[in-house]
Amino acid sequence: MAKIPASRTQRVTSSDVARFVGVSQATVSRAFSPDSSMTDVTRTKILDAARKLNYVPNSFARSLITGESNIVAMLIGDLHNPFYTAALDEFSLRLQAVGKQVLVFNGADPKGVDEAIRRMLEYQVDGLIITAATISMHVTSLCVDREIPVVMFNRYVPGVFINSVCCDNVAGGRLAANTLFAAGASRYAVIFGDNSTTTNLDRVQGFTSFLEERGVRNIATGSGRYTYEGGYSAAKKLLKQKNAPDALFCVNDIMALGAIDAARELGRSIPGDLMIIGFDDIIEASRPAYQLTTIRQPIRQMIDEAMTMLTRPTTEPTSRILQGRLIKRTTTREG
Amino acid sequence: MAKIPASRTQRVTSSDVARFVGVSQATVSRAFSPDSSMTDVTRTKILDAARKLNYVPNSFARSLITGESNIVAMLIGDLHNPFYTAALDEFSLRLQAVGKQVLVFNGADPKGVDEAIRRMLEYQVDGLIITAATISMHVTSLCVDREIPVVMFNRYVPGVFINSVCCDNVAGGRLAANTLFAAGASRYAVIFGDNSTTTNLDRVQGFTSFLEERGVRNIATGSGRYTYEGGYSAAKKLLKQKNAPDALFCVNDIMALGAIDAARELGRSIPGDLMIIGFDDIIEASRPAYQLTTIRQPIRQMIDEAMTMLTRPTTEPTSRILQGRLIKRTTTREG
DNA sequence: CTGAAAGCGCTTACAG
DNA sequence: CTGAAAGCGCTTACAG
Repeated sequence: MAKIPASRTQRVTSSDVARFVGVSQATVSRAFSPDSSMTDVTRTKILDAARKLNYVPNSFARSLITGESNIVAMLIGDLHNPFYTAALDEFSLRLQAVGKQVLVFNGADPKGVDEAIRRMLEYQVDGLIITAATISMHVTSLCVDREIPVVMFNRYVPGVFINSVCCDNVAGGRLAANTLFAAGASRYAVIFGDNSTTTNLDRVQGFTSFLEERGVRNIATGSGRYTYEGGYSAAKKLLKQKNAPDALFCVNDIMALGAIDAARELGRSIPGDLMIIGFDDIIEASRPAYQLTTIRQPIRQMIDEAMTMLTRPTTEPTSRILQGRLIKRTTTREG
Repeated sequence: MAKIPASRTQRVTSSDVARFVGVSQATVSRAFSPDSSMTDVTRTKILDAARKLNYVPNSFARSLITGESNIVAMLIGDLHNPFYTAALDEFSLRLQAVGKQVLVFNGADPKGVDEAIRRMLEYQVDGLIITAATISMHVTSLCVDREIPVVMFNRYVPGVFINSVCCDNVAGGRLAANTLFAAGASRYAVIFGDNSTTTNLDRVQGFTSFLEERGVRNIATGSGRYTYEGGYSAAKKLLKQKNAPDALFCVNDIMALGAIDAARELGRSIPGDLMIIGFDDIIEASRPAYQLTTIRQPIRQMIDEAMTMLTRPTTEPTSRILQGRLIKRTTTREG
């Protein structure tokens, strides 16, 4: 027999309410389901009693039957990057509007992504948003078997058959290159994040291919690990070399902010001595302290797309690629 | 009879695994519980089969019996304030380390706090972290009845009998005032966040009482709504008046960053023309672009305290107040 | 409109 | 160590 745990002695159930009102447990259950028909009188009586007894339906018992948990998992790689916290803000608001909540999985956990996904599955999540790292074939099949919609947000994994919504990173990289090139830059550098993600690779590839097509060679690179601090120290290193770059592309904005601060500390004038361009258009990029020129990701639209992937009846996985656009501010010159 | 929803046709259960291996369903269940004793051979056979069949235990079914959901709810007021996203990062990491996940409730939801808490209760959360707004007596009693630990993080509600962990905001406000006073400021201003929270009120009260005790009158005030933009425009307004302040206390750092940018746009030199001091010590405050002098909240310790309140057996609600400390950077002068 | 009953997928005494 | 069985708190056909 199941032991009633000491810590839950006071749990009040639908049967308690039923007894109190003098109806069946099933009727109490119906009172909490807006579309089942019942006398207004009965419903009111039940709802009043529920309030009086502090009754709240147990959503897990419901999930067991309906198969819906109203929980969407979100695996977040870096909660210190405003791009992702902005996404979390927007996702949680929209999901709450339709009665769902987001369960956070912190990608910084050493136990890793696959373990996280296994845990998500235990929670019977209705959907899964992945903004971190990559995902293995095996784990994908776990989700597909259960027909749980998974969407990769701001990344995709080549060869893995799964929903994804991204900005056109190659085109964005080219746009960044074009902006710098048109302004007459001559010594280029790029600070990348993490060479294992397609997002990073595509942006860098777009950037360098545009320049190489125009005869530019020797593009310097530095690793910024997708963080402010990483961008800061990569920029310092790059700028202290002889023949320091006069044009710098940072694969995301948070690294670009670090690079700006590094350049200023070194006494470089921006955009005079050095132009800097980022990617994302996080809110901080637009603030007076930075005024960063950047490639804006259409985050609102990206989330729209992700939401429909999350909620539509299971169909073939699709991959949406949206166009970013150049936001000119003061860290680049005119062409 | 319960309908098996079309969207979950593939769900594999412990009975499926049991049939596959040739043991009882109970044995499969035990195989997933590390402390129940069983033959290594059997356990291995079951775990292998589970992997092969893509079986993952249903945590809701478990919760129904154990009364533990391994979910902790966190109500977050402002995901754009790095102080709270840093807290989320830290909480989620520590909770994951003990097998729990955080379920986010976005306080920006127009449906309000009480509705959010009702939803949390439906999810049978094991605990509840509140970093937003206030909480009503009624809702408190809902939690107390269920013996669910609630902790108010960085706030408290007077007269509500509930756990809370805060920085000593009055002392912090006094420390801020002292820093400015000792440096010889003469015209003071404070930008507050939201006058309905004790956190805000206490900081302002500490600040003004320190100064009033020293004969300072006419402290100017402006409302910054706890945001960068609010701090920015409040500072603009304050600084454009005749007899503009030469010392500004912002009740949190994010508003102070806005104030710094506003002052710079107006051509004020910091700390020469204007000293600025914040509260929190968010990571951005330490960056070269700002170098904000601030009162650091001992966030690590605060989270330690919150974690023990969340996990200990139900005891009397306690209230912990930790001391902040002054972090001198370049937005204030020496005394 | 409402009740009695089955069943969602587990855990856990109780026997053996 | 393992199985049979009860039961966690609900939802939902099925009758009436």
